[in-house]
Amino acid sequence: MVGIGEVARAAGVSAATVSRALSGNGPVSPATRERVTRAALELGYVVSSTASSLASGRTKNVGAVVPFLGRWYFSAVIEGAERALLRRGYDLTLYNLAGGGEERRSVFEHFLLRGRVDAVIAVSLELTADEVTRLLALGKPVVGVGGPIPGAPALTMDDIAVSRLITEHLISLGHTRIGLIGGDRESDLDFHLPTSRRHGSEQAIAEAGCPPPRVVGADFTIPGGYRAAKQLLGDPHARPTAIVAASDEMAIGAILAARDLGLNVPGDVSIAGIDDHDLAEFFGLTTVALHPTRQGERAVDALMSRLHPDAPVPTVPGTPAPDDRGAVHAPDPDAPAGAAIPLDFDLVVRSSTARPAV
Amino acid sequence: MVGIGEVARAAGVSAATVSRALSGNGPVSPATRERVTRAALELGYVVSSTASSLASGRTKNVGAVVPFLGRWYFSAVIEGAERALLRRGYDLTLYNLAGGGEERRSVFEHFLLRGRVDAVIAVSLELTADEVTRLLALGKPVVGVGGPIPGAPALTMDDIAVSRLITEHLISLGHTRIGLIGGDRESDLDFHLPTSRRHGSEQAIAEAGCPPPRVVGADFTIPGGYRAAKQLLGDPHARPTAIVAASDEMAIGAILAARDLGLNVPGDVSIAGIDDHDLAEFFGLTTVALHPTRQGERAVDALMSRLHPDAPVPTVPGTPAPDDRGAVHAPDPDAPAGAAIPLDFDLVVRSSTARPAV
DNA sequence: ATGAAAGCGCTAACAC
DNA sequence: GTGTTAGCGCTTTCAT
Repeated sequence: MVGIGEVARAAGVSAATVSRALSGNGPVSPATRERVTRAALELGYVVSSTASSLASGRTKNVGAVVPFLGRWYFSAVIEGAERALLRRGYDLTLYNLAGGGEERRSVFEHFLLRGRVDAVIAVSLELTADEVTRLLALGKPVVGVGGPIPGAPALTMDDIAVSRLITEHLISLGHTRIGLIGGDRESDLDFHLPTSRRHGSEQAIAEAGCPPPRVVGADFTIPGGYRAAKQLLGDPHARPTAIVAASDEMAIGAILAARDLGLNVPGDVSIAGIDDHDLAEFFGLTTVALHPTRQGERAVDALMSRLHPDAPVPTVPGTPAPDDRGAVHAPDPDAPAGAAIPLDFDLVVRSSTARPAV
Repeated sequence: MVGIGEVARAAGVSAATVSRALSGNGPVSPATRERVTRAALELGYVVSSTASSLASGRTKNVGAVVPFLGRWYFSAVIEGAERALLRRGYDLTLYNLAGGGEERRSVFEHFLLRGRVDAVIAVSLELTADEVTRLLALGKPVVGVGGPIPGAPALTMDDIAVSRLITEHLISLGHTRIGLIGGDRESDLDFHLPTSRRHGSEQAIAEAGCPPPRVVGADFTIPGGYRAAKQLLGDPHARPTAIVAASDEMAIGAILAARDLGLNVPGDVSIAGIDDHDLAEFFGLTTVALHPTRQGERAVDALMSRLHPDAPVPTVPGTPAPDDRGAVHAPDPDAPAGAAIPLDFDLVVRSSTARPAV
C-alpha cells in the first residue's frame, strides 16, 4: 500500500504538506500542490480513511436510519441523500430499523455510538430524547426528515396543510360527499402522520360546510387502499363522490377498486392521493407532490451547514451536479436545533379528479 | 469520551486484556472477561471503530453497490444484506451507481479503494476485470449478486431455467400462442438478463412445437408492461392466449392492459411474470419467486466465509435472528473465486393463469 | 493468561 | 508556505 510518506518523498515535501495539499486544509503554494497532486496520482495514492478519521476525528460518513427500505418514499429519500452526500465526499451508511425494539437499541449502541458516523439522518423515525442527547453529546448532528425530533432540527411536512390542499381541490370541484382512506392504528407510530392527514381533510371538509366524511383505515399499501375503497364505494346509500387517500399507493388501490365495482374514475368518483408516487402519472392520479428525493438532499444540506459552518458546497470530481430544481423554496438549513424546517409540496392535478356528476 | 484505558484501570487489567476480552480475540480467563465486561458496561464504553480499524486493518463495514434503489428488487436485496450484516456486527454502506460513467469511477477511486470497506457486494452490476482486480489486490473480497463478475464469485440466477419454467407452466396448461414481454435494448446492460429470459421462453416454446412467439420490448416497469401488452393483445388476428412478462411489474402492467381491453384474466388471456413482487399476490399473479431478500443474505454468507474462513456465524446481541427459510437450498458459500453460485427459485401459481378457452 | 511496547497512517498544532 | 512533533485510540506481537 502506498502511503503518504512515499508521496511526500516523491514530491520532495513533508507528509504534512501532502496532507494539506490533498485535503485543501491549510495553505499550500500552487506549485507545491501541483507537484503533490501529480505524485499522488502517479503512485496511485489514496488516503486511508481510517487513519484520516482517527487523526482528524471526522469519518466523512453519515448514518441514515429508516424504518423500511422497500417503500417508495424511503428509498427515494435515501437516494436523494446518498447523491448529495457523495457529491460532498461523504458516504452513507444505512441502518434499517425494521425490527424495532431490541434491534433498535442494538443499532444505537453498537453502531451509531461507535464513532462510525459524523452525523445521522433519521427518516420518519422519532428518536427518543435520550438517543438524540447522546448523539449530540458526541458532537454528532442529527436531523430528522418527515417529523419532529426532540432537540434536533427536522425537515417536516405540514401534513395538515397537505391534506387540506388536496381536499380543498376536491371541494372546489364541487364535491361534498367525500370519503377518506387514512392510516390505521398501526401505521400511526411515526409522527401521527396518518392522523394529521386525516385531520387536515376533516378540517377542510368541515370548513366547507360539508357533512363529516366517512373514514376507513388502511395500511398505506395498494391492497390496503383497495379494500378500504371497496368499503367506501360499496355503500349503496351514501357512496362518496370523491375519495382522498392518505397516500398514493392507497389511492391507486382505490382506483382499482372503483374499476372493479364498475365505477368510472373520475366520472363516478374522483380519487386523489398524497406523495406523487412513481406510478401516479401512469394512473392519472391527482395528488400532492412531496418530493422525497429533494427531502433527502435538504437533509444533507442541513447536516452540512452544521458540520461545516462555512459551507461552500465542495464537490468531489466526477460526481453528479446538484439538483437545483426547487432551490428557491429551499428551507433555511441553519434553523436552530429543535426547529422544524418546513418542506414544500405541490398540488399535481391529473385525470383522476373532476367535477361530480350532476 | 471513555477510552480503553479507563476500562482497563477500572477492571484492574491492561488495555490489551480489555481489547481481548471485548473482542473475543485471544485468550482471557472467564473471571477477567467478566470484570472487564462489567466495567465497560458501567462506564458506557464503546470501542472507537476508527481506532480499531486503523490498528487491525478491518473496518467491519461492507460496501453495497447498486444501479438503482427505487426498484423493488434492489431494495429487497439490500434489505436482506443489511440484516445479515448487522447480525454479524457489520455495517452496510450504500453506493448508488445510478449515474454510470464518470460517477462510477469516482465511487470507485474515492470510496471503495480508500479502505472504507472490508468487502463489496455488487448487485446486478458488472464490475470490470480491472475493478475487481484492484479490489482483490487490496484483499477485499467481492461478490456479485444477479450476474457473473469476472474473477469473483457471484450468486447467479439461471435466468434461462427461470423463464423456461414459467413458460412451460403455460404450455402445460395448453397454451400454444404465447406472447412475450421482454426487456428492450436499454435494459440489457446488466448481464443480458432480459435476453436470457427471452431465450428461455423461446426455447420452451420451440421445444413444445409451438409457433415462435411475438416479442415486444419494455422497460421493466408497470407502464412499460402495459404498453407492450396493448400491442400484443390489441392484435385482432393473432391475439396470444398467454403472455409471459420478464418481470412482475411488466406482468402487472399487462394485467391492467388486458382489463382495459375488456379481456378477462385468465379467461381470455393468461398472464405470468417473474420475481414474486410484493404486489404479485394482490394481482393474483402467477410467477417465479426469486427471493431477493434471501439473495442479499446469501451474498453476505459468501462474503463472510471469505472474511472469516472459520465461520461460526457470531451474533451481535439484540439483533434479528437469521432467516432460515430455504436454508436447505443454500448455495455453497465457499465456491471458488469466479464461480457462479446458483440461486434457487420457485414457481408460484396464482390466479392469472389457466387453461386457454376452448 | 496477561502486560509492555510498538505501531496502524494520518492530521494538527506549533515553530520557523 | 512548509517542516517537526505529537498524538488519535486501539490491536497485536512478544515476553513473561
